[in-house]
Amino acid sequence: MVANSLRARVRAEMIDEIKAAARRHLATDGANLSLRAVARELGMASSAIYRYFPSRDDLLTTLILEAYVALGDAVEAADAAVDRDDLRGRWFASCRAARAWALANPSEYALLYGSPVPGYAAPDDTVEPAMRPPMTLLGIARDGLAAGQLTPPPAADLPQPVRDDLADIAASLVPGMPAALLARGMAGWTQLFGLISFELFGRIKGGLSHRDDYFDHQIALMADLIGLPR
Amino acid sequence: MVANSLRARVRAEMIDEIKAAARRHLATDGANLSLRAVARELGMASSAIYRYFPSRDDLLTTLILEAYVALGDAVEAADAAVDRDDLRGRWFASCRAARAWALANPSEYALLYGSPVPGYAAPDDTVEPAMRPPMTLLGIARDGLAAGQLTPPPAADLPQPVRDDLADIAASLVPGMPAALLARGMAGWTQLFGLISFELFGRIKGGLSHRDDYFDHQIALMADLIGLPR
DNA sequence: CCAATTCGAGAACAGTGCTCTTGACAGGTC
DNA sequence: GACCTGTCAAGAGCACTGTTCTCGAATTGG
Repeated sequence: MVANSLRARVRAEMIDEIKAAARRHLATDGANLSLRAVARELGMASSAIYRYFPSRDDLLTTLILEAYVALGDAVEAADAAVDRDDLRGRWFASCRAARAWALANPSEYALLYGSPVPGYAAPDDTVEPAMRPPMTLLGIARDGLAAGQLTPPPAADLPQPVRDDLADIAASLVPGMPAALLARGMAGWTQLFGLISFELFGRIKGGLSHRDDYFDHQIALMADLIGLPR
Repeated sequence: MVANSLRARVRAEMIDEIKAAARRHLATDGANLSLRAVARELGMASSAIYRYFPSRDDLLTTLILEAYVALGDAVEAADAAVDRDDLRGRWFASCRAARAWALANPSEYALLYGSPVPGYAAPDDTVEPAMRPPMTLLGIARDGLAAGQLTPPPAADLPQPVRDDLADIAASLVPGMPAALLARGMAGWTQLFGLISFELFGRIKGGLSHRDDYFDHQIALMADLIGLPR
C-alpha cells in the first residue's frame, strides 16, 4: 500500500500541477483554454493530459467546482469572523469578501458568473457549492429575524403567485423566513452579483475612482432594504 | 453610378445575410462562433467572408454594436410610450422591455453582458450605445426630480469620496441630479442587470415558476428605493 | 521475478481562423 | 469591339485546436 500511495501521491501532484497551469491560462484565454497549451507548459504531450482528465470539459468542471468552493469558503469565513449579533457587520464582511475574492480571481469569477460556455452544461455537483454564498447572506437575515433584531417587511406588496413561490423556496432553504424578507434578501444577492460583475467585466463608469467606498455604499443600500439595523 | 449602386446593394444584402447567419449560429456556439460554419450555411467558401468582414472579431463587433442599438431602441421606445408624468409606469415599462429583449435574444444579451471574450477588446464605438439603457432609467429619475414628484434621498449617508465621484458623473451625464439619487438609480440599473442575468444564464431558483411576477416585484423594490411615487 | 497496470509520447483525424494566390466576372473607357 | 480595373469566390496552405489510438517504457502488486 505504501507503493500504491506513492504512485497515488505523484498522480495527485500531477493533477494539481495541471489544474494550476490551467488556472494560469484561464486568466489569458478565458473559458476556451487550450489543453495543448497547458500540456506544453508542463512539458508533456497533449495526449498525456487525458490520463488525468477524461476531457477538456471535465477539467473545466473541476476548476469551476473548486472555484465555487473557494468563494463559498471565503464568504463563510468572513461571516463567521464577526459577532453573530452584528448583522450589519456580517453583511458587510460577507459582501466584501465576495468582492475581494472576485477581484483576486477575476477569470475564475467569470467562469462562475459569466455567460455560460455554449456546449457545456454544469453538472449537478456544482449546484450545492453554488448556493453557499447566497445562503450565507440569507442566513444573516434569518438570524436577525430569530433574534428579533429585524422586523419583516409587509407582505401586502407581494402578489400572491410570488408569495407562494417564495414561500416554497423559503420552506426548503431557510425555513421560517417570510416571503417578503426572502425577496429582499435575494435582491441583495442580485445586487452584489451585479456590482461585482459590472466592476469586473463591465466598462465601469469612468469617474468612479473610489470603488471600495462606492461598493460599500451600494451594499449599505441593500442592507437598509433588507432591514438590517444600523 | 447606377451600376455601382447595384453592386453596392448586392453587397449590402450579402453583409446582411452573413450577419443573420452569424446571429443564428451565435445561439448555439456562443461567442466562439465559427466563420467556416456560417460560410457553409451560406454555401460559400470560408475565405469569401473576408471580402465583407476583415476578421472574425470585426464581425463580432458589428453584432455587438447592433445588439446594443437594438436593446437601446427597445428600452427607449418602451419608455417613450408612457405618459411623461407616470414615473413608475415608465420605470416598469423600461425594465420590462429590457428583460423582454434579453429573453428574446439571449445569445446577444450574453454577448453584451456576459464575460468578456478573452482576446477581444470592445472598440470605443460601443461605449455610447452601451450607455443608452442605463441613461434611459436615470432619465426617469431626472424627470421626476424636475417635476417635483421625487424627493432626493438624504446625502448624509454618502461618504465624501463617493459623493464627489458621483457628483462628477452626474455633472457629465445627468446634470443637476444629486449624488445620493444617482447612487440609487445606478443601484436600480445594477439590479436590473443582475435579475436578467440570473434568469438568463444563472441557475434560476428551482421553485420560481412565476418569473414575470417575481421580476416585477424586484423591480418595484428598486422603484421604491429610488423614490418613484406609487 | 513476472505479469499487470499505469503512464507518456507520437501519429492521426477532423475541425478552426486566417493569408495568399488564382481565375472568373462586371463596369467603365478608348 | 478591345482593354483595363476593381470585385468576388474559390482553393491551397499554415498553424492551431480537442480527441483517440497505438506502442513502448516504466512501475507496481503478488
